[in-house]
Amino acid sequence: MTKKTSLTDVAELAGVSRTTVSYVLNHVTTIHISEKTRQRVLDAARELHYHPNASARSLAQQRTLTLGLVLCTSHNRLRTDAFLPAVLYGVSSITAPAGYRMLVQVLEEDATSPDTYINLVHEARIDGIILAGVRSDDPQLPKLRAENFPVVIWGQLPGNDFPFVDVDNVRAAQMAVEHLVSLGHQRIACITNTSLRSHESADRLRGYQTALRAHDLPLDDSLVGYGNHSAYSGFEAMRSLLALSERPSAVFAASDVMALGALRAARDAGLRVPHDLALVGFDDVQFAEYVVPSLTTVQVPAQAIGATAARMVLDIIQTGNRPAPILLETELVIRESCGAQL
Amino acid sequence: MTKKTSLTDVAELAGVSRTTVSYVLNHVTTIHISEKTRQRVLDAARELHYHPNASARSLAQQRTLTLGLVLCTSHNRLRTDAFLPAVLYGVSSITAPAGYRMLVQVLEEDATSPDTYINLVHEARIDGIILAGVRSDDPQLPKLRAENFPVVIWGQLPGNDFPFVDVDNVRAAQMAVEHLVSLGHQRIACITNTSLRSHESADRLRGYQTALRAHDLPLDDSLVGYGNHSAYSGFEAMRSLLALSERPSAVFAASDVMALGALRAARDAGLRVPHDLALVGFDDVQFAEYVVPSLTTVQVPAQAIGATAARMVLDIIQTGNRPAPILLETELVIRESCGAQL
DNA sequence: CTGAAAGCGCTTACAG
DNA sequence: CTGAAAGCGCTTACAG
Repeated sequence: MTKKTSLTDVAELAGVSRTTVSYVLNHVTTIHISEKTRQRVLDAARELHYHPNASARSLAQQRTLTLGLVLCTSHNRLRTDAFLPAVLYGVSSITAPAGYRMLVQVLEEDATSPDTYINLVHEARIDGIILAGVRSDDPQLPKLRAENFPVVIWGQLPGNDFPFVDVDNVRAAQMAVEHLVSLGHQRIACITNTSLRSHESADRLRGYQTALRAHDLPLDDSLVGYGNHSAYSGFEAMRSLLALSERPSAVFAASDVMALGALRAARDAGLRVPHDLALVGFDDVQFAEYVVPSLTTVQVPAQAIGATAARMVLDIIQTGNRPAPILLETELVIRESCGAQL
Repeated sequence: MTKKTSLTDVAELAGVSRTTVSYVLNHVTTIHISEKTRQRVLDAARELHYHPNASARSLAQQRTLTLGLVLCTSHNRLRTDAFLPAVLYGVSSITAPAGYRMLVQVLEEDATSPDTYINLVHEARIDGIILAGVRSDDPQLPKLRAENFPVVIWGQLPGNDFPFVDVDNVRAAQMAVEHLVSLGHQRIACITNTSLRSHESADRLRGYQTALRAHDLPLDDSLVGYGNHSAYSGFEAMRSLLALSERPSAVFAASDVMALGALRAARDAGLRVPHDLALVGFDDVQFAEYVVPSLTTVQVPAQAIGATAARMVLDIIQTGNRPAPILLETELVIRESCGAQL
């Protein structure tokens, strides 16, 4: 690799001091520089294809113009996470125009490695961080708080006061289940996750229970199946539910991916959805609209989650204020699998 | 934020010079340091929670321990890219243990912004780069080559000699189509992409044509539909194919996502897959196994693509040698949609 | 085996 | 309006 050109080279070519070059290239407005000098500097920089060294700049300015995006997840989940790309895009759509780079770190759920995200902070690699799927008992969290580092969490963490962005999982799940109730179902099952990941799964389960209670329907533990986010786990959970002596007439799955597996299981059991069994999912990932029958599901604004989280960290970085948490709206998308269109 | 502790603080507490601290913490082996001194330094570092500043280190060492992952894609495609998370995981699974960070940059296909990936290089933010989906006429490519910067491309780019990792799209598509031929189909359609993105789409189309030719089947332009990676485009393409006076008896879709849309269109037209129409996809994304009928498809090793690309760049960085291109194996996964199991 | 010193490439008060 | 100089926090020949 050829030697990079530096500020000094530009200064020499333009016949000015390095200070002046720095001022010109950084558009410093507190100081007036003659138009002629300015042009000389710009021309020299262009001629030499000058690009300031990011490390040197970060060191001097004490900021990196880089944001960390930390994904706490199991690799099995990550590999098939239909939700992630949209979130990634959302983050990127905000950071890029703002001049920030995005450092992505994958953190396996069971990782015991000491080299986790807190090092990004301690090594001053990033100016702010977005945490997805952290558990509330993560030992690094208190440190972040103690250092008053700009952080936004995707998901809700009871017991601490970090700014977060999320959807109201309880309420969304409740509405999905109430939709099934409104269609006349009395025996409604739920397939949710056992994941320790944030409180998403627990909240969706709670929403399900709240809906039943609100309509004086009995809560029956045997009607709750547990999965692990995979389609296969949805498949298995559905099989168990269908094996019950008194099987449910409707099922609320806490993710579309599990609903997909559940759909398969219903078909394999010879049941027609929605005629013999109603099904509602959660997330509204792409395939939900196209599978047969198309999935009635709760639409979660993935891109907006990413964009909002990014906006919030940038806000903290720039103003120093902690923004209020944001709950984004969800919407129940009625399609074929619930039977409302029959 | 409290002031970070620096090398100097550690040196003072341990009662040694900064040089010694640096040697100890970097495990420099060319120089022997007394065990006693070593311990004093390590203790001091631990006591002060010392973490070396990444920018300072990068500046001094002239390397960042960071890899760039550049995704050239349309945002519509990115948002629903079921393939990406596995690739991301693949990259991360190699870089993380090697001590490298991953900087992800999304590059919209139609972006005219000057601030594209070449700046990552010029600003010395990264030590190597993985490019996904670059077009061979990308104007930044020659610069990368001229600067002899470590780069690996995911996908093949005729007309330049960068190291790359890919699958043999022509061959894989050919085998998929030959499978349909072997089932007795004579009138086989193809749904592919118009994307300018690398040569993936063109290659899959070529594989389709090669298969037909190899079996003396006529090539019929009206049997080729073009999509844009979205499920909806697959849906539309299939509708057009079904509207032909002489409709195909089998369809090869160049991606599972488009196959999903195609499946829907077939159902809406009252056709049963595979009884009335055989269908084969490409990619083997998660839902392929669960939709009804499950998709016969070409399995592409997404995680291995990411991991291999990462290994290749690290190799270039560490040895300076340009590795040979790597073509990963694909496999035709026979499921229900092709009718082989009837 | 250890330390003083130069250097990495920038920014930014401060003096003029 | 411009420049000499200190500083950001490391690494690394070099001298002892």
